[in-house]
Amino acid sequence: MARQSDSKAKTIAAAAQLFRQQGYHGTALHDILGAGGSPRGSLYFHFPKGKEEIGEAALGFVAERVREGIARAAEASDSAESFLVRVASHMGAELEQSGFKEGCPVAGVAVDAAAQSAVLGAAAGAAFQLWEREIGLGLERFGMAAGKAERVATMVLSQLEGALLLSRTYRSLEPIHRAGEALRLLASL
Amino acid sequence: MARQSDSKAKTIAAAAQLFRQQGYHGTALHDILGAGGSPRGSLYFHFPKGKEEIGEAALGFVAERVREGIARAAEASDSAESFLVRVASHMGAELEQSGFKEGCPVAGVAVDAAAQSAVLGAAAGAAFQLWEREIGLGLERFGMAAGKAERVATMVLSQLEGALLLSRTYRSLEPIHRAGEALRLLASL
Amino acid sequence: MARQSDSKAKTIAAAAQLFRQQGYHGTALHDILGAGGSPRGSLYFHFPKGKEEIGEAALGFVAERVREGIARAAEASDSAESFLVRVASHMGAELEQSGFKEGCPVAGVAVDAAAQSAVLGAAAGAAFQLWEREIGLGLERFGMAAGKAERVATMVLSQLEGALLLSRTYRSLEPIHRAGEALRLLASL
Amino acid sequence: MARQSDSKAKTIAAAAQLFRQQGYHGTALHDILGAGGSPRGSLYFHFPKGKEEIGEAALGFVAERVREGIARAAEASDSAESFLVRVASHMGAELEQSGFKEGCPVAGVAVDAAAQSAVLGAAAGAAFQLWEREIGLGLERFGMAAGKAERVATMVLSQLEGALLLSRTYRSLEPIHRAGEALRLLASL
DNA sequence: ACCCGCGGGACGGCCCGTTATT
DNA sequence: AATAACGGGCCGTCCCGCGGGT
Repeated sequence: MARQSDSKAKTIAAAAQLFRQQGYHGTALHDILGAGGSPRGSLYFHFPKGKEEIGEAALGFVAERVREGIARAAEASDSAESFLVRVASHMGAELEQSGFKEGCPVAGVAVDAAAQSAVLGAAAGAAFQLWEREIGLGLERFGMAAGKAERVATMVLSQLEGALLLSRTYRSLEPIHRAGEALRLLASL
Repeated sequence: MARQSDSKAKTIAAAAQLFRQQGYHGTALHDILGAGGSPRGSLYFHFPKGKEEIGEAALGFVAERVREGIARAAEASDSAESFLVRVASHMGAELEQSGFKEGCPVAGVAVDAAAQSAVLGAAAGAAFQLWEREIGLGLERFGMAAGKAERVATMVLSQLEGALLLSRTYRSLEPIHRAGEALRLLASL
Repeated sequence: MARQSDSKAKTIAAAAQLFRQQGYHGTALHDILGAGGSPRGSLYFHFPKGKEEIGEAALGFVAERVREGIARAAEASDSAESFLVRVASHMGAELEQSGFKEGCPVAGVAVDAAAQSAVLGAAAGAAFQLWEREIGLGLERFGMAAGKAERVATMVLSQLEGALLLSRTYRSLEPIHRAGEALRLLASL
Repeated sequence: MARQSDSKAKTIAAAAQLFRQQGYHGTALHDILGAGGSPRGSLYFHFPKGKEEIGEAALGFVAERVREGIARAAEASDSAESFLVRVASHMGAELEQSGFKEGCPVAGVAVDAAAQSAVLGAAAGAAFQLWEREIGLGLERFGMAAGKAERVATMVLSQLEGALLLSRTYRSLEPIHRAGEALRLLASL
């Protein structure tokens, strides 16, 4: 039992990291297995539907991890502004630490496979919506009206995703820094 | 051979469209060739370096096409606000027309391959910078100071890229519409 | 799928025969698989390093087979002369039976690939040395001093390899017959 | 006129060298063109029958070059023994100079393609026979009877070809040195 | 009359995502 | 839960003509 979930969890974590670096199609099952330490044949025991199911699980895994990060940032902040900036700088730090290789873990699957696979598309959408909701909650926490918070949350997430993409491509934190400025504006709406 | 550029240009255009829908690794050369009407071996003549060179060419192609679109939007507008909104709604229209399949043509390869291939990474970065510059130019045209325009342009592009990603994933224009709101804010900075 | 070695051994044998007829580069993996009755993908399982590994295995396989043939010839003979002639005529018979298509199974890859691939070169060299040693052992068996036997064995193998090449090219056993004469001389050294 | 034959001759010489190093099938037309400095399309002007015709021409070219070498060696020698040893050591020197890459230029084609292509097989056979004849002539020059010289010439060529193959594979001149010993024996027959 | 840029099908080998068997 | 085996398909590039230049 413990062994089982350990191996499965490791595989999911490895997949998430690789999808984030190389996209969904750019990542071979072989690499995931190698990174996760699992033997080759046992994969279809844990994930009977194959790669797509791994992708779905990886999406769910990172979705929750990031959601927690957003929630923690909200708790640790004392204003909408500092909340959003904290989220942005956390993303920037992760990106920089990975040598500008690891962008948004959901984008790597969404861009590659969302248009082809219904289940992957749904999972990616669910992840983004989970984050939107958590951002909206954070905004409400600092006094923003619920309806407005929902709309602003979308803008915030868009800004963050775009800045992450630009920063990764440029291999520079500048877009994320500038996104902080935009976020402050959005927070004061 | 008068029809030199015909086949090559068709291949590049087909590649650009497919990368945009399925990402770089999700697109097989076979599909590009099929869509472009070219046989397999001609490719080696036009693009001796293979798929990577096609990717580079496709990136250059769309970079310029989008840049022109931005420039035209600036010319057709009478304020920074209407300029940016026009760009956003143009993107939204394209996305909707394609059945929410075609997102940003650069993101499709940036996410997949920017971290792996130096030349693809550079080409993607060049495309984004080209657009940033053109947006900045448009902003200056309506009175924004150069230094500020440059910074705001980055935020604008981030917002657009993120909104495009979200809209495509959700299969809904809502994020792009909300991005319009954010853009108005940025324009009035 | 318990029948582990069946398919692999068949593939190796088929490869050895084809390399011998068409050389290393002249033989497509497709042909080897076809001749061995194996499906495409199993190959990557049995030979993770690809064609080179098949070549290596094929070389090892024929090296041992031929070595056994030499040893048997020595046992069946009562003089150095009859030993060497027996080896030569065995080679000639094989060549003739195949319609002058199958020469030395090692030469086919040594000529093609020894200069390019270190592992293939080493395997080919090992095969030749194995045969030299076995020939030398046979010579010692009939009274030749060890040191001389070693030197003469090299000459014998050279003579045999060269005669095989000539006979195959001419499509005539004549060179091998004449080699028999040279071998008798060498045996009486 | 002068331009024409120059380009063609260069191509043939380049092909001969490459076939010698990598075999017939291991050598791509692309490499030959590159080494010969010829443009791609002009190849089928000079060699309408394609690669096979290049192979044939290359075989004819080296056949004559080597024949001349043998004839010169005969002229420069004062005994059958020194003649044969001179030929062997010349071969050894060439092999060593090339870093043990360039073996017999005919063997590279004969092993690969002689069994498949009638014209290549014939050309390879013709080359070997030309050499045999020249060796026989040399032997007669030093007093050997014509009938015997013909038979011994075959043994000599076999010994040389085999030794060359072994030396190249081992990356050591030893087999060629030992062949010299065998050749002395043959000369004194 | 000679030359060659350009384009074209066809495999080449590699390896991918997956399924039987135990 | 894991070994052994499987087709399929990807990317590279190979060997080759067509038709315009010089």
